[in-house]
Amino acid sequence: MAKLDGIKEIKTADEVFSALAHPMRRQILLSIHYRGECKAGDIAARFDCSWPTTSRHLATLVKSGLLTVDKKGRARVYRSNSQLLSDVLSRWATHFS
Amino acid sequence: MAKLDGIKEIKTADEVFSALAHPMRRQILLSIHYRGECKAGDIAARFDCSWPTTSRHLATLVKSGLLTVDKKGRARVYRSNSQLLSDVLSRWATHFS
DNA sequence: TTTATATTTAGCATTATTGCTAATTATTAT
DNA sequence: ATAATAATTAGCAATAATGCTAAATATAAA
Repeated sequence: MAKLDGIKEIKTADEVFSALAHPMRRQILLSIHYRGECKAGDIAARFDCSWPTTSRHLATLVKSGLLTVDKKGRARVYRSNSQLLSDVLSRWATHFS
Repeated sequence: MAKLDGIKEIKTADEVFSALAHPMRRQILLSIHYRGECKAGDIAARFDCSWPTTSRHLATLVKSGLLTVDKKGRARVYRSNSQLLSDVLSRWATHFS
């Protein structure tokens, strides 16, 4: 089981760090974290690019696990998964103690 | 001055997270950190891709600040800059406390 | 049921990243 | 000076990422 955990961990790190590699995604993540929860439109309105582009960044963040989504009526509500980010960052930080 | 620091910080975060986005670069970084210091050839020998490819990953890591290089004869010695990584990771971790 | 709203998906062009082999540079050894 | 070693740079093809507009989906309001 330890081995499978390791593989999963590597996959997670890969998606998390890849998600964090784009400046707009980092901003989106911070924005949602500080605002608590956000509808896609709130985010789209805050950024200087098309809504579909924002939408794809959101999807990337969800796939990485850094965001979660909930359908609420015709809106989609995004929340940040701070736990995952903390876990991944702290694991890497301790490697480099 | 605070504003310029902010811009520099954003640029740093961007290069650091981009550098961390590739699995081989993360492995290289860990490997160099644990081995203390490494010649390019040591790294190239440890990985399953061509030396030029490794060389470019090393250059990316150096550009991000996560590695430093020193010429020593015809070898180049790489060391990890753990401080920078810790700084960037902990700054992000605290945002998501 | 028609219309408006919120959001995503499709499809496409542009740019960036990756990885390779061949060529080049720099240094040491003969 | 020549040859060998360590490593990078150049150049190219393949893949992936980004951003756009137009089209589609799903829900809510009239």
